[in-house]
Amino acid sequence: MVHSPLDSPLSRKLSAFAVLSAAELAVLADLHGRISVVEAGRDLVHQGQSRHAAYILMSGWVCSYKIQPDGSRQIVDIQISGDFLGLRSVLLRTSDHSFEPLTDIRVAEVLAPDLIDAFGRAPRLAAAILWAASRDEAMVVEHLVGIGRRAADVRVAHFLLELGTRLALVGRGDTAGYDCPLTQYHLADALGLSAVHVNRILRQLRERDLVVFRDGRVTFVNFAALVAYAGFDAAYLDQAGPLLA
Amino acid sequence: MVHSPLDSPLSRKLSAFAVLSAAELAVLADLHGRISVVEAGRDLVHQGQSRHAAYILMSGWVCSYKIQPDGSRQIVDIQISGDFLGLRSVLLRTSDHSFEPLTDIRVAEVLAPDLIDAFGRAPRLAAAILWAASRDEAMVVEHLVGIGRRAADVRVAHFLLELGTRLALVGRGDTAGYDCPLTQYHLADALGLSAVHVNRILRQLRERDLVVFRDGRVTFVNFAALVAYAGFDAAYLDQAGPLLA
DNA sequence: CGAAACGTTGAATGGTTTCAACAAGAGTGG
DNA sequence: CCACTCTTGTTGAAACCATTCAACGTTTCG
Repeated sequence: MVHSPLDSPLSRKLSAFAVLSAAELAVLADLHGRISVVEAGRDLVHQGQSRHAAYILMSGWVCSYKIQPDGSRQIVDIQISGDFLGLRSVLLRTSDHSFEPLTDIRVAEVLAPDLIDAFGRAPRLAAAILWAASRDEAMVVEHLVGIGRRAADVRVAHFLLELGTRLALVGRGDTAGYDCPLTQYHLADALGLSAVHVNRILRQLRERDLVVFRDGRVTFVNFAALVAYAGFDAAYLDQAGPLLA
Repeated sequence: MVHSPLDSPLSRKLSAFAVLSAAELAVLADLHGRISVVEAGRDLVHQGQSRHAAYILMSGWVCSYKIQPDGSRQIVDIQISGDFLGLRSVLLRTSDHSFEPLTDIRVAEVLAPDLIDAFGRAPRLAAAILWAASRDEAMVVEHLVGIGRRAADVRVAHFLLELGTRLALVGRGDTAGYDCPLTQYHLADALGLSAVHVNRILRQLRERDLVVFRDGRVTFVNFAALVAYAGFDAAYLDQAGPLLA
């Protein structure tokens, strides 16, 4: 899928918050710097690296993670088309985490000075970007709650539902299921569990006819029952129509 | 402690990022709306509430949390003087969490339209506020990593060190310790543990002559050893001097 | 064909929770 | 003033969830 700068996945996402004018869309297009293609597995940014541009993810899947001193890994978030990468660390002095492309990806670089400049030229665009950042943070918070207070089975179910809902928003999935390049190891690192235990829980969910996670595909066998099982409420994804006229 | 709008805890914090001009400080001062006083225990904002101003915390301690369907609670973050409350949810349609003052507090209301307006009038102030939001999110991420991948004892030690470091930045603590209104139940809800287990871990840390958590006071018995024990690296708090001249 | 990545399952271990009981201090009302 | 309650802290024992270790199957790929 190829997009003109005026119809990038990001501009479509921001339109869910505010209807942007042609001028604002132009500022947004200017923000898209050099385009890079990175293949799956090659790290995009390393923890502790000092130079940090942010990126806009044009296509593909990425996960952002932190490595612990003992070598264990915690995946903080999963990004899909139209999401920002590293927006948080543009203004901080240390990029506090790493990015791993889960598939081959295309990203547009965003330079910090350009971003600050764009804020001056298009304040409503700034608000829209802050909205997107807020939504991302709400997802991290929900993730935190999940790891802190949800039982492992509910946690896995909730995670698969959240991903599905996000993908549905960009036309990449529905209540039947979605294609998903994650491995059980990724799930484990994202959910604070061991890969072995994730495997057992997936079997449970499969045997209860709720979801099947297999061969790069998540299949919702009984969507409604899974939503009930996980206590999933998508409100925090804030996906209603535009808030600003 | 009483502050003029031009020397609020927040403006001091933002100065750590960018030296703000008199005009920018004036815009920031205008942002401080009606001041409220709330006593400890009375919830400030309830989960799911639709109207959401943000607040600037002028004095006191607050925790933000989410309640699960099963009644368990996850504390997402602790706020101290100069921190924003609910900045994230200003732009989202549902306030996704609640705030509980841990002490009597004073807050200044911030209205969403005023915030967007201020972005237009002072882009560098906008960048500074986004920096503060980024730093807050970095703390949530670190918190997520802690719950997902740190052993319970290291998690507790890390949390007490992070709080100490944040307080030291605003002159409320040092390597000897700090006053802390949290109960062991708060620690449990913040760290994804049971209160009973928190109690046992605090005993361990006390018996190893690392920290003492008692009577509203955290005392670092051996600060350096505790930092090593917790693997604590304050880089993510991004507390060096101003980045923007 | 061999290696590497991913998935699967069983058994033993251990970290955490839950349940239960009790102690100490603060605040309340009779 | 003194019982009474509520909150917070403390400790032990049993139960449970999740991890670790270990082994093996499958597929992909060079």
